[in-house]
Amino acid sequence: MSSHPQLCHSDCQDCPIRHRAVCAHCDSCELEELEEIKYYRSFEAGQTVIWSGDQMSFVGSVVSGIASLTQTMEDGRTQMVGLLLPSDFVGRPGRDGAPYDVVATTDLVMCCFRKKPFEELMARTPHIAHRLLEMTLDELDAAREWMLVLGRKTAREKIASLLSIIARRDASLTKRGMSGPMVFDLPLTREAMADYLGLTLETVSRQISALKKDGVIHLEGKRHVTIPDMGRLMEEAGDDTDGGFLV
Amino acid sequence: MSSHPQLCHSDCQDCPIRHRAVCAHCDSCELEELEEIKYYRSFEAGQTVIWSGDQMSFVGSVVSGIASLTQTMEDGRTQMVGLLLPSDFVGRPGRDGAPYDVVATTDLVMCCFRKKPFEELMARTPHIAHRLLEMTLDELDAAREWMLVLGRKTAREKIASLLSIIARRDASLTKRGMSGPMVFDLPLTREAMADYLGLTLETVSRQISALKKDGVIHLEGKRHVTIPDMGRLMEEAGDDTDGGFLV
DNA sequence: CGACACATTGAGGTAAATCAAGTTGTGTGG
DNA sequence: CCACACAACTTGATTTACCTCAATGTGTCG
Repeated sequence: MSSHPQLCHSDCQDCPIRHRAVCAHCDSCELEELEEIKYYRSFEAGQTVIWSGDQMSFVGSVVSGIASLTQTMEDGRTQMVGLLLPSDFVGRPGRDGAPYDVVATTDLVMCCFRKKPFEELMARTPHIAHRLLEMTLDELDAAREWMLVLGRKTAREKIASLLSIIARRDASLTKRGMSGPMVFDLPLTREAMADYLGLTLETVSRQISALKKDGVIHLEGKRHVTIPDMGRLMEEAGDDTDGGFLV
Repeated sequence: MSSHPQLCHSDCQDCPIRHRAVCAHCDSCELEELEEIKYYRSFEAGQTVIWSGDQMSFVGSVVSGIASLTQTMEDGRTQMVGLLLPSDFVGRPGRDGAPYDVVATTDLVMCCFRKKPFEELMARTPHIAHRLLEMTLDELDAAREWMLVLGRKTAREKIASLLSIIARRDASLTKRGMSGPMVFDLPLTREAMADYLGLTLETVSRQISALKKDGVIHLEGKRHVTIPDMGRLMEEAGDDTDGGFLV
């Protein structure tokens, strides 16, 4: 609280998301061009980064922290439609309005580019355009996988699916493998999980308690999760235990 | 049934999806290159175009008819994750395996390209790559809008949402406007609608009957729909009646 | 005509929502 | 240091929207 996260990743070469973000395929020359137009922004947990319907003046990558994309109906029902983790891209080159709210779920640092210069750079830098297409296709896959979760899975399966996704993304970020027990902190409140899963927060709470009682997960406090057996969790999620890929 | 749909749209210039498909931004020179590697394929209603997990040897555009993307769990629960209408693109340049089944929902004609040559052409034709990114972003928006439908809407709202989407896409294809009553044929069985909406077919049937009883829609036979008041339908869908854009 | 795929309608059961207390934990101010 | 407020969470009782199971209806095609 005392000080903002430091805004001093001045050098792209050392950037923690260098090899996964939109700049992944850039050579050092292209990186220099990006370096010139980039700037960092921090957001505190709970802050709205972009309002649905607003003009988007910038695009950028999540460097650290988590952001969520949410849609809200007039009567207040809300659905989270995306979870943005470090290296994920925010914004839509070529589009003006933002189609959903972007909210900082935890404290957040983003590497931003003003939209116009970025679009121009993209137009003459196939490496960037290509990487962006790749990332967009990945997001589309993730969204469609989520449609199966929302449309057809039970509450228990939904929770197990969410835990397994978070566990896997966490493992791939921290580079601990997927063998042995997995340990991580839930970055979401029960309510945020409910918004992601199309449930109520009470149902989320009940199902987490049930998974805990059945030994599928362990909890210390409300957020610290241990998964003794990842295969078991994936069974609970209704996913193919076999063709399990590690992202 | 007697004869397959004709496979003779030999000239891209006259193609009905020329201005909306992946080739939309191409100049006549680029079009000629595409023309050389393209070929048409027809599928009968019910046929599977691509099996989930299979190698994809081609990509292509829907020329006429409707295809659907579906995901299936081991126990048979299925969720439709995309509805492909004329001009929509099938396939993922740069990826090998297909992530979901592609099924011809009606008789279907596709304009195909072998994957390799298309990828090579794309690499040196920014117009194509750019258009594909545009289209992928649109699909991502559609998928996310659908997540709200699946996660938070009631059965009645889901049906209304589906009808309103089909009505709008139909209007934009046939170029009839959105003023006055809208008339179209449902291209989906009750079961397919259920798979799209995360419902059972019985619930779909009941809600359609209810919307009919309440005068929101008219039905002739089981498939021919008239929507006397589009605004009313969109209210039923829980959508903003105001900021209504016409696709 | 009968067979078949598609659709409707009804009766009853159930998973999850809703409504309603509590509990836990953390930071604030007296 | 304790009392208090507050947000996050848990747990219980009740309701309800949707599912499941089952019977019946409608249209098309050989």
